[in-house]
Amino acid sequence: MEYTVVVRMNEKLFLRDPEGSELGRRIVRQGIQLMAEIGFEEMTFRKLADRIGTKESSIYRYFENKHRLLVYLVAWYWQWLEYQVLFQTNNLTDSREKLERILKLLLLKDLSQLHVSTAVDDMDIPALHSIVIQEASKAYLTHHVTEDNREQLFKPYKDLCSRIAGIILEYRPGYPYARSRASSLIETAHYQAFFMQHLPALTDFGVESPGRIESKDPLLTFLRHLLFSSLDTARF
Amino acid sequence: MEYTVVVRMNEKLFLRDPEGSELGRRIVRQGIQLMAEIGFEEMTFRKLADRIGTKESSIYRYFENKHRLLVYLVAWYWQWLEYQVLFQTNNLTDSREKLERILKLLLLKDLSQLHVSTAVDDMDIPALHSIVIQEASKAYLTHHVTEDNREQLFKPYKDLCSRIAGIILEYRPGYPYARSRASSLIETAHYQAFFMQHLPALTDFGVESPGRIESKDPLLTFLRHLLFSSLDTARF
DNA sequence: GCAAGAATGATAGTTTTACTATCAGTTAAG
DNA sequence: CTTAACTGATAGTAAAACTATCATTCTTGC
Repeated sequence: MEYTVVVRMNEKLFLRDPEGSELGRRIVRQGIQLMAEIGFEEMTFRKLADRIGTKESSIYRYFENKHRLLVYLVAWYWQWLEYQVLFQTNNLTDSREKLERILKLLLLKDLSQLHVSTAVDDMDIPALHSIVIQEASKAYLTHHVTEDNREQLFKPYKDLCSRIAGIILEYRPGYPYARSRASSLIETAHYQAFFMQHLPALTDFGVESPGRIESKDPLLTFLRHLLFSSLDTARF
Repeated sequence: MEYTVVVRMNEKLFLRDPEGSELGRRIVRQGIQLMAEIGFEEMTFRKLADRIGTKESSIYRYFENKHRLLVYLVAWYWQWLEYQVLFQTNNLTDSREKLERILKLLLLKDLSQLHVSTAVDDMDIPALHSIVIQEASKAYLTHHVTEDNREQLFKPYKDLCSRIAGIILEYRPGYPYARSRASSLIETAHYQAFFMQHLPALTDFGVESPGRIESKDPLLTFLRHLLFSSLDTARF
């Protein structure tokens, strides 16, 4: 039985499929660790090679450059997330409940409930999530977005948005901003998480610490409020 | 009569005040043009120096590095924008109208109504705006946010958020997410503008072209909807 | 008007990144 | 067991990201 449906990646995302060899898998796995640790700009293929015990040139055989590795990692995450959304909402009839699940998934809550693919590919999902929060926008905020887009590099993100937009329309048929609502939901979830951690003055929530009693997960509450207030508002 | 109140910048943002010399001003003005043209990652101090007709080393006397120049430009923009918000909402009594003005300012609508500081400092505001859309998040999405934040580099952004949050609270006293609402409003305005231009599949609006009749400025309409639906929703 | 000090220009250098090329050795597949 | 694919090892280039030095020019205070 195969569970690797998730990881069928677009060929344009790499030079040689990293999932097709031991070295490739280590590049991806250790790449995630290293990028999560020191950040995108501080990371170099040399450092990654040293960490893995290989050479720069070997990494270049898999990925054209560091930016493409980033694009690959976030694309992987979006595909994984879309799969989780699909899996976790499939059995639900209530579309509000579906949206609730999506909110939790965006914040990576209830990891225990997640589908096996995490374990199967042994990708470090929480590390990937923190990369997505800190670095994902650098994947598209470039001068060459248009060409990258033409190569379908952002398809997984678009697919995820489409799926969420579909569920939004299920909840509120005729809502005229389903796609924008979906993309802004995703983005808001991520940079509010970033602000909460690093620039709390830009939010109304302190850093989450286990000891804090008050509202548990105020970010989730905020996102829920934002989403449903816009969807439950007067008809269009 | 001095109108330069806006441009009193934090000393930590530069090594030598660029507004204090002709060369400094050219570094900033031409820096804006170059960064808007080729993007942050493609820009180098060498290219900027060549364009200005000076030397790399001279630019380094003003800014520690390229990232600090970006932070400076973005900070300048936030300060300018906060001033515009202050100026344009000062005479208004209706707080809803204030928020409407803020929405337009975020999208740089009605440039004609803007206050003189634009002309006085002859900064290319539309170019700066496009830099803010494409590059601003790179100012804080780094591994050294915390140190940069400690040096108050993001104070202008925080101040702008605070001001908007204040107006939100004026409109809806007791709203518990004023700061997050303000920061997410700003961010949403910018990346939806980016998506609209470069990744339209992530939005519900096509690229704006003068010939298009339909809903004029759907992004403004969307932002207005998002903002007021959240503020006009049931009490907290 | 001139001397002291600040800013700039010109030149040159270092280290690191980003990438390419080559070839020998090792592994895997038919 | 042979051929093709992959990896390792070494080497190299071009450009980026700085730093240093010193002569020159430009101010500004006296």
